[in-house]
Amino acid sequence: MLTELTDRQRQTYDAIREHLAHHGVTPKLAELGQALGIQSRGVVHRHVRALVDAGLVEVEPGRHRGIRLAGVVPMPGVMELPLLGRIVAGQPLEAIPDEATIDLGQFFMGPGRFVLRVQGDSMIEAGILDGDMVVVKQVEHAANGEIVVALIDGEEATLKRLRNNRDGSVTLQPANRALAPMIYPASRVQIQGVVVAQLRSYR
Amino acid sequence: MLTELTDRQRQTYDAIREHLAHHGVTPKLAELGQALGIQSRGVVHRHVRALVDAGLVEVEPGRHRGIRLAGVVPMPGVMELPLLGRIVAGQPLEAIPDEATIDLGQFFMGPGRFVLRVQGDSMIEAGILDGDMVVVKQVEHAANGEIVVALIDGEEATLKRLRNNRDGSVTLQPANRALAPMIYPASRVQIQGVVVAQLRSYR
DNA sequence: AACGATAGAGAACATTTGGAGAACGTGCAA
DNA sequence: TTGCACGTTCTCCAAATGTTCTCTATCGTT
Repeated sequence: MLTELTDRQRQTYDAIREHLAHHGVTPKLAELGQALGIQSRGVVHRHVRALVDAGLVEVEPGRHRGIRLAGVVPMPGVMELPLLGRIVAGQPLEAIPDEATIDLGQFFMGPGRFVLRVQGDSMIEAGILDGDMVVVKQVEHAANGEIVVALIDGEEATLKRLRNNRDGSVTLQPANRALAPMIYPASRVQIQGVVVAQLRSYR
Repeated sequence: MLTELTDRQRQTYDAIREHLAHHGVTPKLAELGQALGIQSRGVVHRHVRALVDAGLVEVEPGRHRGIRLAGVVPMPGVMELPLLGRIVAGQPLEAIPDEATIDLGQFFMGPGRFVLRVQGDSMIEAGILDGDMVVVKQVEHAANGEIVVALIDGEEATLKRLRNNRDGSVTLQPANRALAPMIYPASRVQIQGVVVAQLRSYR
């Protein structure tokens, strides 16, 4: 899939992801052009269109900043592991007959998702440790209690639990008793995405 | 097959594969020439054509970077998600340029592995919560400090951190201050596997 | 010495790829 | 609401690239 892209199209794809990593939002065409050294928005648009055709990116037509990362659609059946059962403290393994395998593809993959490596202990009581990966789905609004990636003042990105207060302010609450919740006016907080999954590898 | 090639053709074939391994894409003729010490694109093209006749390589005519390795099915990252960066509390997102995607396959898949759904809070301080999945690799012996699935008296299966004591006994230590460690003679404890990964789905 | 096989340089050409910029309509913020 | 910014489409152009040629050189064999 990546192999049928031209050099410039591949660079465009990388630049979109890099911009998303740095600024928290996908770039506009002029910004993409600046990153790539291209003056013409038309040229950038042609490259983005090629990425859409390749299925790597989605675009909301006409919208400003309308580029979205597309998830690679997994082939069903390829990423399955046997699901043996439920382990209970003090109980033998319990077989689960109806749910014989778990499809990791359905577990994690989807459009507009990306992975972040977590650094720090601010969510440790929610079971998200230093070094864990979180799968984030790009959304602009999240519900109370969801764990979100939030951009504060367009600069600082944090991973916190979200609470929308009645007075219009927003509380970003760490899952760590040593850290205090942060309260901001809604205008200063921009939701970048919600955590849909978490994964950890033991070496 | 390879025996019918001349020295230079064999070197060309190796250079193509090396470029693919190193850069992720097949080389253009000029790049191939540089790797081989050849000035003329025409000469490189002749060598590539010989590889096509030998069935080792395929070419999309006219396309830039049109060389494809024959027999290599381009199944690029069926299970890959973009790995955007590292998120730090209070810091902007930090890009990870060299590690652009995470392959969930390599993360989880492997021989002798299966998945268990965890019930209970006995490992909560190790970031393994009630309802999480753990990927377990079947082994019979584990090292100190590893999280293992252990069978006690052939009946009760538990998920605990392992410690082999000097007197031959085995300590199964929960990651939960409310629960006490359990000490058994080694004869009563059978290791079924070690936890190699953990994953959790929100919603 | 003659010959064929292998290999390289470079010219010439067609096509692909990439870019600039104008023009237009619309989303979006002041 | 209005003005601007932005996405979109278009034409024209230049450079890069693949492709095909011819000419030359080296080496081993007959």
